[in-house]
Amino acid sequence: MSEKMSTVYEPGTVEAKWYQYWLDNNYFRAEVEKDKKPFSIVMPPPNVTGSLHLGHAMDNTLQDILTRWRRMQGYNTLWMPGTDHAGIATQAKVEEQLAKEGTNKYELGREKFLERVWDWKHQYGSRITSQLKRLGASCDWSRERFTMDEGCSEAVKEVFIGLYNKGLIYRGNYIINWCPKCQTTISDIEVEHEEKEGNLYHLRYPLKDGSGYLEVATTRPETMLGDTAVAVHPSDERYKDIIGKTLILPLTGREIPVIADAAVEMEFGTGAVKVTPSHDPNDFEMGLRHNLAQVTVLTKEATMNENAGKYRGMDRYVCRKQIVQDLEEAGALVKIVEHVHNVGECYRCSTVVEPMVSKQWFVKMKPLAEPAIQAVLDGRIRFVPERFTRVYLNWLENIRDWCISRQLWWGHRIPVWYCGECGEEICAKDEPKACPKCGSGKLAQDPDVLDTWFSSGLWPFSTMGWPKETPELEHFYPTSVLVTGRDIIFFWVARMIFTGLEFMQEVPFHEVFIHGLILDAQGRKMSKSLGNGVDPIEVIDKYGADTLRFMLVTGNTPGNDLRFQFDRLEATRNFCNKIWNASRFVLMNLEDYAPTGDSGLSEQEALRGLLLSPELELNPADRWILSRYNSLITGVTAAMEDYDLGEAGRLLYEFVWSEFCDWYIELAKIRLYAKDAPKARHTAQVVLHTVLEGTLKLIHPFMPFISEEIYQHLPGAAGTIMLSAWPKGLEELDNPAAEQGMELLMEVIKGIRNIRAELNVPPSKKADVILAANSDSSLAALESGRDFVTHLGGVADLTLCRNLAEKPEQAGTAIVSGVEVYVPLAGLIDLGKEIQRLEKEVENLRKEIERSENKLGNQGFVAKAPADVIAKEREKLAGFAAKRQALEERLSSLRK
RNA sequence: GGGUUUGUAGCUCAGCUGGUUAGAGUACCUCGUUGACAUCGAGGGGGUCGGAGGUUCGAGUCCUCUCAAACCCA
Repeated sequence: MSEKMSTVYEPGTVEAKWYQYWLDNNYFRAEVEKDKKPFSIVMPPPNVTGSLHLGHAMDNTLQDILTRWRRMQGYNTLWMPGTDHAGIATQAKVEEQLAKEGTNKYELGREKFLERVWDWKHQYGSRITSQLKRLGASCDWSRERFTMDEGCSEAVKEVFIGLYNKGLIYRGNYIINWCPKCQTTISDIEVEHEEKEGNLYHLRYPLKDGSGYLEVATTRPETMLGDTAVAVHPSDERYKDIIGKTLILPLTGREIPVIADAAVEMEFGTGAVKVTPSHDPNDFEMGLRHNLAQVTVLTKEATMNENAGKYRGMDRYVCRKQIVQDLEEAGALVKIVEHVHNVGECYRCSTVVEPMVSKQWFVKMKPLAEPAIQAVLDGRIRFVPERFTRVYLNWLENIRDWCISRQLWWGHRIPVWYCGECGEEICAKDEPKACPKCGSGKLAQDPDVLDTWFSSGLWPFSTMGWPKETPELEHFYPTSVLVTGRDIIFFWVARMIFTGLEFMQEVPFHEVFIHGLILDAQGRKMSKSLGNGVDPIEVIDKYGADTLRFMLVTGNTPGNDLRFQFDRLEATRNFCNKIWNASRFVLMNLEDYAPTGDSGLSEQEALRGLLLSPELELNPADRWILSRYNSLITGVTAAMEDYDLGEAGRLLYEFVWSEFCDWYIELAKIRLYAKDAPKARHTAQVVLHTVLEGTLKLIHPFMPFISEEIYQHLPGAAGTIMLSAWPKGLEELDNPAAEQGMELLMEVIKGIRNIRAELNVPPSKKADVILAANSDSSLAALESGRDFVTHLGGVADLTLCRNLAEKPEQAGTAIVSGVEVYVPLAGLIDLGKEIQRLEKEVENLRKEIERSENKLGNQGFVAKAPADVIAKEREKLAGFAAKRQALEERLSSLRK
């Protein structure tokens, strides 16, 4: 099999195959198994309209890693997938389509329009889920949900009615955010604030009694037509005497009062502000406090309405210009000052949002926020990283009521009917036959639909069958962890928490794992308008899903943003290739090998057998790699438990490349290629096989495809790697002595290589080497690794000794960990160069010794530092000093 | 205005509870096609950790101030 493996890993040929294999075998399916510990995640539902972007790719990779890992650990694992109906976005897509056909939704009518949207959903709605499959997502597709499917819709109605009956949903005239382009309200958090250069217009409003003027400052002069007061701060000395007087509103002649309100910022502008309760949230509040009239001057298209007099029909910005001009002519314009201010824009279309008074549905937030705050404060829900707790709490502590009605057609229709006769408001699941109050049959349902987030807020339980009491709810709720981007804490996380607490009486998840955003190579957000987005599917086509996955979860720390760089992608691709080739090497050398022991052995028994079996003879390299492997298992598992997946990935990378490939495989070759030592060869095979197989399992959650592909080639492999048991390791494998011994050998080999390279000994030319150890234990270690040094150092004849009486004259020298390394190079060596090389090293040592001596000479250090730190420092110094002395002796003999 | 994050080799990032001769990848220089891999191997140069002050025997790692950038909230 292994010769058939290409020398380069080709993800394209294996990914589809294994994904289909997993699906065909139902490996992602999560049956409720009551006796097993559950692990569950609900996927943040992507928009049906959308296509996969890198943010999704990262988010879902993280979830998949956790899911695959826990599944391997034996948990009853559910990863619940689904999509979101995305009210505005989806409706906009279909409207676009209609526009192309030369028609629009009004011509079509509500019912026909909705049919079109469903058609659209059925046709294109599976794009994003099929893209997730390319990524390797191991969610239970048989349970896939949609926020508008029957069950979820049922849940939405249930929740609406529940909150309504508790008085937590109400309808009222309040200031809301209106998007003139989307033609709907949006909630406060759907407004994005953008700093823009604008003007501050200073206007002069005359006092009715003719005693003078009051100067007000505004950034939006056109709204003056809707002014119903001017406000000053009650303790503002400047305006003390004017409070209560009447002003004449320029251009209209309307009379408005001067009021005092503590919300006015005295330092801003002139300290006097015009109050437009219908078109500004703060003014609205102020209006309520002072019983001011509300004069709406804008239409839903953001043009001026009938209250704007002669400006009626003008666009808001055209009107602004005109008003300024008219005010100037009327002598009411004092000055225009350049001014940077925040402008609210619609998060969907970036149109400047218009605050307006409108009759809408709201969720009363205070009573719901309270338990949601409590759940986090008392630790029932934990944010990872912890700092996001404050973001969450801050928002909920200052929460305002949530406007949930949207003037759209696509979405969950508000389950409220109004009686055409008596005006009664009826909240019910299904259309009532008659008005319960007057008996009239003239009932009309509220035309609006609910905010999309209203339904996604129920996701953790609506997807599991709520309001029915299902085994899934019983077993998998609360879910284990929620994985999502930090940009969505308010929109989604907070809302799931309060609905979960309200309707399930329990938190929806125990942990919230927040990750950062993906930025482009220059550190900018990826956006359509910048055109700097990267399509994950193209990346997968080119580099493979495993590469993309691994790249997305390594190279940064939890919660921080990640710059997407093609350099890193290539580096990761090379890592895949490294895994591939290392495995290819192992497999090529395993062809005459059958795994020993019976397959019924537990991992621990097998590992113990490896240490004790009389058929094997472990050498220092084996003991070393097994010890390293064991700490790899511990390290990776611990990092995963901390959600530090980047660290886990880093450990794997390091181990595979720098330990297994760079050293162990090279060392194993000696025995594999030896003709006459079958036992040694077999031992190397067993260790290679054991370590490779275990490492592949550890890699699998990160790189599911390549690990499965290789696993299937392993001798004795049964079933799928994704259902194999997560390695636990064995304490007895830990072997500090072996690690120390190998470290010395590696140092020595590096020393030899260094001498050879610096003195230009070609790699093809073998050189003699003399090693002089300064201790018996070092000598023993060298002795046991004689072959290693010979093979990896390119050594012809190796001499080992305890103390070298006669130092070779013409030789390159190194001192590593007390071992003197000589590479005699009679005639070949450039003495001047060697002297230079050694002098440089002596100079380095001089600095180190100076530093160390200063430290140890410091009274405070010796008196206060812990004993082991001092001992370590002394040891270090002794090592440096010995090394320097040896090098200096060497130098003086060379200089002779 | 409040808050969070970031500032470590040319570039992208690690560096946990303070004690490492400050690490990795990438880029760069030198050498190399020995039977896993040139998407490779060996060797090398390169930073004093944004700035200032402080705590401490000892700070990249803690504190204060400061500069710069990004983001969130108001």
